[in-house]
Amino acid sequence: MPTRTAEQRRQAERAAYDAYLAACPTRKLLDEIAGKWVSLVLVALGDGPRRYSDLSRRIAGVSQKMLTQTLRVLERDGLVRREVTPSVPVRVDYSLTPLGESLRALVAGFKDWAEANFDAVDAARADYDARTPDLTIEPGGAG
Amino acid sequence: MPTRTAEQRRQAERAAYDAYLAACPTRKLLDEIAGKWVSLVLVALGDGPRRYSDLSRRIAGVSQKMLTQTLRVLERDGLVRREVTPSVPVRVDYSLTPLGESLRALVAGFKDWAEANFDAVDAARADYDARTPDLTIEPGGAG
DNA sequence: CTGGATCCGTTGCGATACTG
DNA sequence: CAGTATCGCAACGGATCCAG
Repeated sequence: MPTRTAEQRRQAERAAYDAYLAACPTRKLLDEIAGKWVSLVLVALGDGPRRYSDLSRRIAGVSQKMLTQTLRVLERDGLVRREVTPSVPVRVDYSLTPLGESLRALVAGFKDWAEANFDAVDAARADYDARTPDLTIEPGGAG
Repeated sequence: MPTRTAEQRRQAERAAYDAYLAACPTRKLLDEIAGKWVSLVLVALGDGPRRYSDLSRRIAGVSQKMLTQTLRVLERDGLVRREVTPSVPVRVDYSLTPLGESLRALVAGFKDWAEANFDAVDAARADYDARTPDLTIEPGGAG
């Protein structure tokens, strides 16, 4: 058997592909905004600068851990600016950078698409679910 | 214990927010394309109809499970059309619906953004990492 | 060729406790 | 007020086996 099996070949391909993905900007960014809170933080900052506790209230369902973690990632990527005011109670303001604002606009565009096509997607789902409840019933009498 | 603690209030808010998110089209769609392979399948089908094994080769690193699962979700949402040809070896072709094509275009737009701003993000990351106090790396061979 | 079922590791995310 | 550190759960994703 001089040739590798399909499974073995796939594994090799996966390894190479994995390395390829590591250098893919689109994938990296997609992985990043894929998080549950990234887009929410982005839109929450759309109004303007917000304090940490402000964001916590705006997004409401977020835990401190996730809010901080999300903000850290966004800050590291230059999407969000973190401004510390060394008051007695420490005050920290977060705001979108121009880069972050452009991404927010993109997310908004996505939101626009989702809302515009929600009906169609919903209808498709209902249709799909109706056609595959058990894979047994034949609508209209097929055959 | 007269008033609820901040933690308790947050939990109540989270419950309400969770219900709110369940009805949010943007979140649902975002959760959906957030998957590792959704966008890849979308772009892989951009060329035109593809067979299952074709997609498997095009995307290369994907497992059968994830490819099938991704295609199922996309089909259910009316983004992908599944066409079965009952040959002796069963043949299945997948293609984008107009709805799926519009989403593909949106993903392509995102890809465009990612590539256009990759340098800026990368620079921001390098800057952030350079300013990080305690990283494992010690510049200048200090230590 | 297509893809369903199952086992298993990894990771995201939430809850909690603690610090400055 | 604004975080940091740790534990635990559940979902995501991959490998493998099995079936039509």
